[in-house]
Amino acid sequence: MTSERRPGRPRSETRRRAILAAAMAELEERGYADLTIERIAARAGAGKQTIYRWWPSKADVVLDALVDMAETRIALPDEGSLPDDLMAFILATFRQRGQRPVLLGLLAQALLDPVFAKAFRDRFLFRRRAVLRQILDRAVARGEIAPETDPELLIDVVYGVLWYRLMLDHAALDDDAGRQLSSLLLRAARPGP
Amino acid sequence: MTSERRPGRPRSETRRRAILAAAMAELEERGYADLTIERIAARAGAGKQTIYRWWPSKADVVLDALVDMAETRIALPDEGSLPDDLMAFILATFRQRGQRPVLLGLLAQALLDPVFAKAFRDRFLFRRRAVLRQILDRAVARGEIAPETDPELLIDVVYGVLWYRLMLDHAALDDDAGRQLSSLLLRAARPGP
Amino acid sequence: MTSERRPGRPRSETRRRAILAAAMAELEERGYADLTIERIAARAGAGKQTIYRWWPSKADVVLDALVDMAETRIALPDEGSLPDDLMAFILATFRQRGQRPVLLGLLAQALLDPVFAKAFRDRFLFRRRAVLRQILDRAVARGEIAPETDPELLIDVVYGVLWYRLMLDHAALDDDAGRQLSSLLLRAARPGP
Amino acid sequence: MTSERRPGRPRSETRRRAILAAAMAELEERGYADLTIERIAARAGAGKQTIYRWWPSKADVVLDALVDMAETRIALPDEGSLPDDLMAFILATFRQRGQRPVLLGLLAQALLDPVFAKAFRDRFLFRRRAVLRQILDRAVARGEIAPETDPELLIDVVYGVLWYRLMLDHAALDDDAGRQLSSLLLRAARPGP
DNA sequence: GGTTAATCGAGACGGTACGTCTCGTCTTATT
DNA sequence: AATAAGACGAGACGTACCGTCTCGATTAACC
Repeated sequence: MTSERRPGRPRSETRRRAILAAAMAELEERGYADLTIERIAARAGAGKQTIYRWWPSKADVVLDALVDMAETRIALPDEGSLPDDLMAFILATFRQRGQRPVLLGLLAQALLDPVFAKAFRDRFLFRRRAVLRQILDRAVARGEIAPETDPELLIDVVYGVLWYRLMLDHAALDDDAGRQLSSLLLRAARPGP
Repeated sequence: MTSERRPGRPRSETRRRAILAAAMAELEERGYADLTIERIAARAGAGKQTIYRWWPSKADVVLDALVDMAETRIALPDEGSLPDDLMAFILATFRQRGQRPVLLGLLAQALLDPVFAKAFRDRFLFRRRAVLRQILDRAVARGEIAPETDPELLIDVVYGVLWYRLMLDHAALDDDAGRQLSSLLLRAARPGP
Repeated sequence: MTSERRPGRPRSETRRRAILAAAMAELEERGYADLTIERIAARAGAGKQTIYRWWPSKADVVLDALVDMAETRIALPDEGSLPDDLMAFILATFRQRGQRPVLLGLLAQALLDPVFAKAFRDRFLFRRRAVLRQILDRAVARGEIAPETDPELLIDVVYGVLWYRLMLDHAALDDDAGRQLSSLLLRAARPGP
Repeated sequence: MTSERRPGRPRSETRRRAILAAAMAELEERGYADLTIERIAARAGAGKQTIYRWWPSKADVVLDALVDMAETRIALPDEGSLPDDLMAFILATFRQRGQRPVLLGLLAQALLDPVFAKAFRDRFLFRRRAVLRQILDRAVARGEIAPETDPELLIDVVYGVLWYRLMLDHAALDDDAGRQLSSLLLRAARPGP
């Protein structure tokens, strides 16, 4: 029921991984703005066509690489209280080595290209939101947050502040920021008097 | 004391305006992602060198054009209460015709180019923050917000949510959104019991 | 002694013909310059490897197709006199529908690729020369041409003028041309006074 | 009356010559079949666009280089008699160092591309014919050739045999060939008895 | 009738050149 | 000097084919 073999030589998983690895290496060495399909292909020992066959743009290559990594790394923190969970989540999201420039590069690409924007939303941003939603649900269960509060708005607040600081770079994104943000959320969503 | 005249033919203000106008026209017709110096110059009937002489990148041209427009249009709303002020501000910021794609394009550019990022922050984002700060100060004065609240965090929340929704495009940015956001701010920052 | 059977699945004559036919069809539709192995294979419903297994280059495919056709069609004319034979020969050679572009394409290929050039000479050009040689031999027998004349030079003259006009396209290749050319040959090779 | 200055930076004659020289060098080293615009540009230290701006195809570059050379080298021989003139002409045409592969390459290109074919005819082949026509005219004046003979057919014979042997490479193109060819012409065109 | 071995369709793959696009710099004459 | 015009070096783009490769499926002859 699974097989679904297509005729012809099958896609090489080895090549796929080589290309994603090359993309990540280029990204670390030269940054997103200087990333080119040509160099990724050269570094991976691949033909350009092999990249174009499977990915519509270089952003999609990077997104694939990122998702491959993130899939395994994102964990739902469970520290027992909303402030602790939030902080753990924020740090887990943005403290990974070298992620900041990659995330900003992908965001830039999403802003310029609506087609990629959809992929970025569906495959990355929305999955992150799902994790945060679970954290908030648990906070509701614990009574830390009033049940009538709209969790989507709270998620927007958390991610809004995160991305805004990430791109503006005018304020820190550290433990203290996590504490302040979660404290604000608690005050805004605390069960009424 | 005043003149500061240099020798040679002075810069033509006519050309400057023609170039900014051409940039805006291109922007509206083809979008930020397809904007090129070459086309702006052709449309303005200008030489490319004339653009490169005065602006370091195409993003700076667009920023100049945007600031020229925004300078005159952004007004500090004074509706008498924080919710009303916030809504007026949000609408004034993002409801201008065709602004959304331009803003997103500039943001993308800022994410990719740190040099432009600084100009974008200083000449655009921070000025907008200043307006919002005044709104919040008035709310403090009216007793709508507790004086011990950090206004910078609140500003981050408002702008964070605004930009996040702007780029994610998953939720509306309308009157209702303004109402919900200001209500959340009021709850988070209301004077304690 | 005859069979020479190898083990394994034998070559499919059906496929061979399908490929030659596809090549001819492509040739007629798009011309030699736009001919590609890829399209021939697609049109024939064949894998590229099947072509590469049996022919070293696309020119060899075309040559095969041409020889298949020409083998049956070229006939030794016997009109009774050199002028009439020559005209018949010229027309039989170059008047076949759609042959001109194919011949010119193969010639171009031969000029660019020495390996194919040899095949083209041996399998096509020299065979045509042989036909012409017979015509001239008969003219010698009839006394139209002096026996001491070198027939090879005359052949070069006939084919030289033919190909030259074929490629230069500056003068007609019709009955009249045949008449003039044979008249020139007769004058050059007539038995001395 | 001559000036006709266009606005903007004028075309650089230096670059033009560098590109033609690079093309000739590539041609000698690797042959026409392996000639690429990319390598010509690299060797000339030029951008590809600079080549595409002025020449529609690589064949036109080579033709330009050839005409530049030939313009100065082709001389009307005047040896006093048709056989001597013809031989001098033939040798002058085809004995130039390394010309054979270049000529065959251009011919191949002309066979594949009708647009280039016209340029090749007008700028190269027809000019050569003009030289030969002068030689024949002088032979008529001297009484070596009957005045009623069509010189165009004779030209076709000479060039036909030359090109045919050039491409077939089955017979020599040397002094002896020149002698035989001119002797044939004389017999064919001699004043009648 | 199963085994063996080459052929076949399909299409992925590493390469390479194509012709185009835009960048940022330069070289003219003109203002 | 500033300007319009546009040539220039540079280099990435996305496409087209090349010739090779790897699959599963097929087609005979041989045992």
